[in-house]
Amino acid sequence: MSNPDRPLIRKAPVPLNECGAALAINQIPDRWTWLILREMLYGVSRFADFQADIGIPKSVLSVRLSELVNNGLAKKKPYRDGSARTRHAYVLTQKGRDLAPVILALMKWGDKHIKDGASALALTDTQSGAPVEIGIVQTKDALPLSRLTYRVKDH
Amino acid sequence: MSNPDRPLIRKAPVPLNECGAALAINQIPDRWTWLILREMLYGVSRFADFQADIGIPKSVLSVRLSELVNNGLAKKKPYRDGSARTRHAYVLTQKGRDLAPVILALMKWGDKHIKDGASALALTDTQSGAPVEIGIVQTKDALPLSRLTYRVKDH
DNA sequence: CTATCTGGGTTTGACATTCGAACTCTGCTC
DNA sequence: GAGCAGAGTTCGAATGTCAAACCCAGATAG
Repeated sequence: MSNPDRPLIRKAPVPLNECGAALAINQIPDRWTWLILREMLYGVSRFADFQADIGIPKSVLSVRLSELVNNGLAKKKPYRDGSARTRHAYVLTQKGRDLAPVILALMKWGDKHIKDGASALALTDTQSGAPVEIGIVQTKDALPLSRLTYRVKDH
Repeated sequence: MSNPDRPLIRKAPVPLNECGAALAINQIPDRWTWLILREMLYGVSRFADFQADIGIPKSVLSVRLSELVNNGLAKKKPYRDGSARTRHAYVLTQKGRDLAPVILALMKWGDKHIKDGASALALTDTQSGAPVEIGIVQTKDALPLSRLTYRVKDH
């Protein structure tokens, strides 16, 4: 898959409806959905906060959030802020949280190819403090997601 | 990032224009672009083959391929098939090939959450033959992309 | 009890994009 | 030089996106 001198292939070896990647792509079809997931992984959860951070039109945000809930990536969770009335936050389900490696892989790629190597986050092993990254790994060496800690590098 | 009991956050700690993930998302803005990249990672490279595999309208495919070339993810490569006239294949650049981990992470997610654990590909270490996966890994344990081999599981 | 405010949407209508079908262009073969 | 095939381009209809205007419910002020 990473060989530059690939043989000529005329047809993907796995059709769309049997490919986990293609099926995944159907649940995150557009840019806004990706950006909302990025926000949610950081812990942002409120309608107005999504709007402020990513500049999405309200009408589109409303639809995208419903899709995320319908697809089981996020769920609505009531909250009340001080004495205000009850409102709803949108938080990731386990299914949604499991997308973290995808976002991390995107981040690694963007840091390398668009930001010229300047990463905005430092990732470490929660247990040992050792630096970690997303990558190809022998199955025996893989760490669970819960071992991941991130810290924002100060500018 | 994977902690379910996240504190309330009102604003992402990294703004869009400094976030590798957000910048990456801008270069792969829609579903078709993702599906084309999946094809290319498998080694599919011709206009008509993309069309046949993913069902994209020609007009959209034409634009998407130009975008991929403009963004440096793919390049046009002349070829001739038998005695036919010279045509162009679209093959990934190194920048494009480096998206393999993202697609693999999506595939892993889709296999787990949509296909109930049934993966269509077996991934192994090219050198040792040991099973590999995409995942969180201590930096010292990460394998280069070139160590990845995949085999399609027969149905 | 009425008026107002505010977060979280829904509606609206102009504008942009996507779709699929039809068309074009180019270089080969017959 | 007529026909053909792959790789696009062009065209209107359908769909989606945008920003602004509007709505709604419940808390609080008067």
